[in-house]
Amino acid sequence: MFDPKLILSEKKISKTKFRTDLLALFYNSKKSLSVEDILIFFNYSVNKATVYRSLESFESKGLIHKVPDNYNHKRFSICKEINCAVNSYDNNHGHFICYICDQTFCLDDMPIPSINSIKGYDIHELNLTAKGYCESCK
Amino acid sequence: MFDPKLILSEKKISKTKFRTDLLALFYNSKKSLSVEDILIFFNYSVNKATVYRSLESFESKGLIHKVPDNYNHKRFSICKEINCAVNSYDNNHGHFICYICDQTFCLDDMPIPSINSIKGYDIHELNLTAKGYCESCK
DNA sequence: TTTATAAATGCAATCTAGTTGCATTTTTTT
DNA sequence: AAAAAAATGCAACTAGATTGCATTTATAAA
Repeated sequence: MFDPKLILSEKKISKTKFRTDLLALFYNSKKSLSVEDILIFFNYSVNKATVYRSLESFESKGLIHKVPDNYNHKRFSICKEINCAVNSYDNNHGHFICYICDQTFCLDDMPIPSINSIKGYDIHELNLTAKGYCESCK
Repeated sequence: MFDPKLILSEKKISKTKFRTDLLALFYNSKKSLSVEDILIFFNYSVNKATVYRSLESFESKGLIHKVPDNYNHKRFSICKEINCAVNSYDNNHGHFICYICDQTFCLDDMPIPSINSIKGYDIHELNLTAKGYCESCK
């Protein structure tokens, strides 16, 4: 199992109640989380600035990674790998966005083609986003 | 060659001076365009609300399509195909974003894998975004 | 061409996601 | 236990994007 406090320690992030609970929420969620999702989960008992700063901290330490979103809003998922690439939009795996519920899911085993260059562009990252109907919505 | 006025007629979009010029700008641009790009091109002689509404109109008629953007801002490219999928984020081809100049380019011939479903997800669209260094910046 | 109908525009107000400064509180380090 | 560092709450602010409405321009009908 995972231990949020241990992980925060390893990443040198202060173990406040909120950050511990937030990391646990990410670990227990099968879906990605938006700032609004998080505020709702905590019943707006935490300030949105705190949420943004916590997410920024988690992301910069490789605990979570940004995922694409239908509304161009910030949205994150827990990193399954040891370390997510810092500041990369998504991380070596595909993402799936549902037409109906707008949730973003990580496709950890989505095959990403390996292409180094095309038409003179020097490719360093390759991200794949699928859209359609998720299991609950189809 | 292309005729902006003819295309606007076919799509039943009013042929105002601005919309005609805007469509021509899209056809002549190798890069995608943000609202700011457009305002700068027209020297801020057009209102931003007009720009947003024109883009919305062009997009809904399949003339342009949204492309991914490093800053999560609205950004569009001309559709090379007859019709873009209405309201789809991007359209059956890959996109390339440059680390340096932040421009988004369409990769019309980027091979997109054909996958219909994975892990129970019903996939209807598959979009690919590459990042790295473009020809001018590398 | 003239009229009437519909669509596009400009402007200002508004919305909202996200950011920042600062005082206070909490956590970590010594 | 004290000092230093990091996190939090609050309010103000920023900027991209949207909306209402009066006016102008374009399209369709007579």
